[in-house]
Amino acid sequence: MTLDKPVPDEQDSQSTVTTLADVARRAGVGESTVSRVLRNKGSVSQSTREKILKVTADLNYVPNRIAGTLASMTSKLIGVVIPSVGNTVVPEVLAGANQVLEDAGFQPVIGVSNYDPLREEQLIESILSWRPAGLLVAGLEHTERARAMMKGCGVRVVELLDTDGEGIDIVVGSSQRLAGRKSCEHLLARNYRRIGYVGHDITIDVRAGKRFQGFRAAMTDNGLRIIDSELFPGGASSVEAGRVGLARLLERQPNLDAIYFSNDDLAIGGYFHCLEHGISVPGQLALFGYNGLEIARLTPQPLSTIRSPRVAMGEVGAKLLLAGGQAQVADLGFELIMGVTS
Amino acid sequence: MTLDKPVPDEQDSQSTVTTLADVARRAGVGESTVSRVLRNKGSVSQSTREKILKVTADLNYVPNRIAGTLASMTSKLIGVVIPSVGNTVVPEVLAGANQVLEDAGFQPVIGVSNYDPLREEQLIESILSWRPAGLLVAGLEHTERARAMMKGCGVRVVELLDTDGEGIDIVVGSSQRLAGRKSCEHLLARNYRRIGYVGHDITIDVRAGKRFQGFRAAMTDNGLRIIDSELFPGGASSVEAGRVGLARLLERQPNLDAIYFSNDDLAIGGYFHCLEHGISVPGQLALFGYNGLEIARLTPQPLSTIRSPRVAMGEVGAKLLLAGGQAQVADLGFELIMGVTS
DNA sequence: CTGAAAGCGCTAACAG
DNA sequence: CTGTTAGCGCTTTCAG
Repeated sequence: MTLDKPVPDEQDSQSTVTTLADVARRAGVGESTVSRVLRNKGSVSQSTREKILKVTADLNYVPNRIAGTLASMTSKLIGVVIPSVGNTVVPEVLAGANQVLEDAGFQPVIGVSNYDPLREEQLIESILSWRPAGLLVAGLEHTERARAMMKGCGVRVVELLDTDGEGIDIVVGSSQRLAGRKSCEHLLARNYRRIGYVGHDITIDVRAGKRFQGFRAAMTDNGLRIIDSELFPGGASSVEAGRVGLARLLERQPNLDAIYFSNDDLAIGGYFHCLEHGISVPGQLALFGYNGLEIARLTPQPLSTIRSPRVAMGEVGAKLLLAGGQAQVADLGFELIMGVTS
Repeated sequence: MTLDKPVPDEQDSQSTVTTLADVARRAGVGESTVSRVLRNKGSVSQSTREKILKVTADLNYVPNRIAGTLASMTSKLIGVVIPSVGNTVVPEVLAGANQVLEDAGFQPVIGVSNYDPLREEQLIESILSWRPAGLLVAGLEHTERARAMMKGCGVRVVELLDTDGEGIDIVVGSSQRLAGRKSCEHLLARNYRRIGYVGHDITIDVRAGKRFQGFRAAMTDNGLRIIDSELFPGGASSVEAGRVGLARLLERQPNLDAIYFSNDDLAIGGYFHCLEHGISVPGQLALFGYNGLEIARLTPQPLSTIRSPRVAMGEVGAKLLLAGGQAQVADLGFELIMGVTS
């Protein structure tokens, strides 16, 4: 429990941490009684309970849950594997999940994969070794071994954010492809035809890739196709990618009438480009994003976008995880937000 | 280790998870030998090593670190207590810390306090019960009991983000008060005199409060004072708070020539208000924020703000935590970014 | 180089 | 209502 490196001695020379046995001895009772009191399980006389509580406080005793977990074979740890933390959407999902987990006395152990499937696989193994009561992971795409481990680990697994694909156990999210399709249909219904795409690296952000797929499929269904697109390397979405990406795209294709962005960060970057260069939105150029970020509805012209219930995804995911019901897919849908940019 | 609720039986009827003993038996060796191989400690003949590795893979064995931790008395868990995840700055600090921790084989156990000191106290106790190898917490303000627990827990504690105050062990951050002061001096040097403040709830976001203190102190030193201020309830900063807050403030005080915002989110909201209402920036009204967010330098007019090295804070904090050196304060400073909004 | 045995701190029957 | 006794699955001496 201590660091490998030496820790400067605390003032109280007693180097060993107090244990349940210490409390029991000091209170003149058996260990199991202390355990009962501390976990509010089984019945204990009021007097001994108080005595024990007093000693616990006096000794500043903090139970060792590592030992408790091992002995009881039930963990209060939940593994969480996410692709990134910088991203705005992940923290929101996390916040939703965390709220539910904490209320139920669970603590998340998190791992960040940086959108790297192999890293994710290692993280899953590593986290599984803590024998968590459940696992929350982002997305449906994992290495073969990662899937095998999650299937065989004996605890519930929730895959979040996306519903397009084969799930392992519980899936909570919304269809990315459908979101892309609806975005396209919205633009087409408004008579935009010369449409371009500005995105970040789609081979890395699989969900953005699926949205783009859905978007293109809808184009094809209408006998159209994306005029041109500009992809920005790097898994992290960014305002700058949208801004620079749009500039580059317009240089090649000055006659576009609408742009589909891989998400709101990019779209806002594109919007800033338009503001700065006097491109009138949506008259000259329409813009459409994805996520429904707060900031996207507060720009001088609210952005047209699609909002997914991110916090709810986290909450529902965590609830289903703890509920222990059937394997299932919970499609939480999304909402098309009619801004004024398209 | 399993969920309290029943888990649907896995296909492989074997309900008990494989243990080190299983591996040992199957490989025809002693448990300690398996342990040695799996941890690369002590010497084992090449042949038995390979045999053991094979069995481990065949059985899909995942070591139980709960047991390992208990037996070895050394943990690979690091406790992390943060006030929020929605906030842009916390995830960046977290990312920096996480990188260092993962590289060293540590896993973060996180708790989110929602800016509530009592919640923080509970979380610290709860996390300490996992006997982490160290603790990373945000800020220097904690309840008395929380401080006592952190002092007496026997592991290194790092307090992040802020250096204005009494630390427990290691402190990594930058002076919030100085940041506020420098912001003020910058505005004064540019001859702004009729200055207003738009912020969120400062009693909750202590660091924003300290910046405001520093700002006001600099005003006072120059024989000036804030003309008026607009405070928005709620601990979470938001673009909307800045936008609405500025609108309200200007209604009361139409003659202000500069606004100091509690952070960039608010400042961007204020900037959007100006854009929409044709208020020329900085001619009519100058704006100044805090954080140095990416988006703040990509708006049509880059925002004047102060950037703190958030990722570096996380990295340095984690490194110092693992290094096991002296208690110390690492002031990582900040950088004033001259945008064009003031 | 390898195995046996003794715990780590706590929980969970089982007796009283 | 309360104490005693076995472990949980692993690491760690300590002998061989």
